[in-house]
Amino acid sequence: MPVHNADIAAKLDEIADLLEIEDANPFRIRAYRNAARTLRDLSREVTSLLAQGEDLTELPGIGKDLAGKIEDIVKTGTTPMLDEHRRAVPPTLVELLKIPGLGPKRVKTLSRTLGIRTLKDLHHAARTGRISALTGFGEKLERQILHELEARAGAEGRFKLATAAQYAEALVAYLKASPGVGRVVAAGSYRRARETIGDLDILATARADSPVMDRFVSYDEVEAVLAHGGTKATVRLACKLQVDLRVVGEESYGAALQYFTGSKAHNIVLRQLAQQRGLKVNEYGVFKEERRVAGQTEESVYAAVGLPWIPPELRENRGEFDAAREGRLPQLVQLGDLRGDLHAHTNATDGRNNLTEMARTARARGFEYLAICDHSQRLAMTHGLDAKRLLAQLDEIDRLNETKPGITLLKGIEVDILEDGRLDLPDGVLGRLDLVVAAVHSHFNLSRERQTERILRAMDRPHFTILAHPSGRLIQEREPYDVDLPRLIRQARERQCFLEVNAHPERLDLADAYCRMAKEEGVLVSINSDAHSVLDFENLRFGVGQARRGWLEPTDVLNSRPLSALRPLLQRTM
DNA sequence: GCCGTTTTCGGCCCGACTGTTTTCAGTCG
Repeated sequence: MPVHNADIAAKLDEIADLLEIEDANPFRIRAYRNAARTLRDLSREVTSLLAQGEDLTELPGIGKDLAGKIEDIVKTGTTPMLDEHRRAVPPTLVELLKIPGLGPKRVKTLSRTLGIRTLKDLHHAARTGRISALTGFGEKLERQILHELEARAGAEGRFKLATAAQYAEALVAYLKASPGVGRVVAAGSYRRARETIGDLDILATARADSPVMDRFVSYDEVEAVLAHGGTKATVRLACKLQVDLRVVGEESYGAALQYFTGSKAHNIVLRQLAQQRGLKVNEYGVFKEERRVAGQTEESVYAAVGLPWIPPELRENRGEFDAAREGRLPQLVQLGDLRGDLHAHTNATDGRNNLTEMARTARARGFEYLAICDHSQRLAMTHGLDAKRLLAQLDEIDRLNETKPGITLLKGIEVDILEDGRLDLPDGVLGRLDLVVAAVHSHFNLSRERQTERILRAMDRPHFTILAHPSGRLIQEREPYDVDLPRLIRQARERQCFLEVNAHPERLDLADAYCRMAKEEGVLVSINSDAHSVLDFENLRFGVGQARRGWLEPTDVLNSRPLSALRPLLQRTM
């Protein structure tokens, strides 16, 4: 049974949860949480680090003790300390912590006084009014618990970035129309472009007499008002997205934006840096004693601790502070850097629009080129192209290009990688294309070895250009298939081929950590829309967000190159 | 439990809101 980093991280988080219920030293608890996070963000598997005899204490936040426990977990799936705490505390209590309003103290009280162990126990106790009868609990909390448990049945915990964007943009526009309001911006993980959003943090500047708070809680999509103070309010929208609004004065805008953008781990380090300079950072500004020394802009906040402004997508405490200090922050790729798109479909297969419509829309975006990459024959349900239909499409592309449509259409295919690593069309046909985008669409459940071998073999084919959606995951719907991505990345470097960041909101595949790894290995990444209609080019911004989270600069991105520079790179693979 | 050019002990980010507290604990982000 392979133990992945996420499995180890889950165990460490469980220890932290149990320690919380036991009222342990909060800093000790934080140490477990930090270590869990370090492992989740690691681009290499701990098991392979250990196999190579590397020292885990080199990792940030992992000392001798935690290194030992991690080794235990790798070897046995658990560690004696976890087992001990599971005996001391009913492990099902950990579930209760996830109910808003219930923290370790209340969970402990519920367990001690009412014998509540599980969510089911909790539901029963809430329904029969036994919770509100306890001191320290009230009727309101009991109702909140009941509602949460009942809403939970169908609700998703997190929202995909693109889904959250729809709610966020509408709400921001609505708030901007309030009298006395200055700026309104969505901060939090949304601004950091995380692939999923737990809740939405909106920041506004406003005059003291502005009705923006009241306007917020009376937004017509608000289903429940969870908190409503003078500077902070929390609501739940009908779609179940929780939204916080914080209002600060204009002079605090930068400090508040910095603060509410996070991440938490990033902000902790920033405050430590401030402390070392005798400064205090909070959401109202940077203070020396009682005197505010910065805070109107984010730049001023970072400048106060001697750093340049750090882009939100990097604020995860994954090395951005060192990079900032040493003047080597990346100049991150922007949407406007993309010169074309190397993966789009037409109605020849499962797309909605024809070649001309796709070309026209891409040109209107200012693209210099667009690669038409319809599915291959094996994907029968998409009416995938066989050799004959593909060759017919190539003629059509030639004809369209001859009309000087203001954009160059490149000839491509999204060819299936078959179970044995062969491609779904013969080399003779693939050789006539400008590029070959290859993808796994079947046999997701192969063993890690077989899946990796399968893709490596496909990459060895002479015309292989880009590995599409390399992990195959669908966010919140399908786990990635089990594959050794670091090995694929190294192979791409050897083979001088490329990996895709698929910008489709359900994919965002490669994930950020692997984008960064590709960059470190010198493998170029192509940010592709995988458009199935003219509307889908809009998704490219989410792909760019993911690439930025992976520290990618324009030079790291294949399709930031003009056509003249792109062609030789494509030909290398053909 | 981690960490260190103020180092091996003593710190570790900080404030708002809620409910039930009659002066503040618990939770959250």
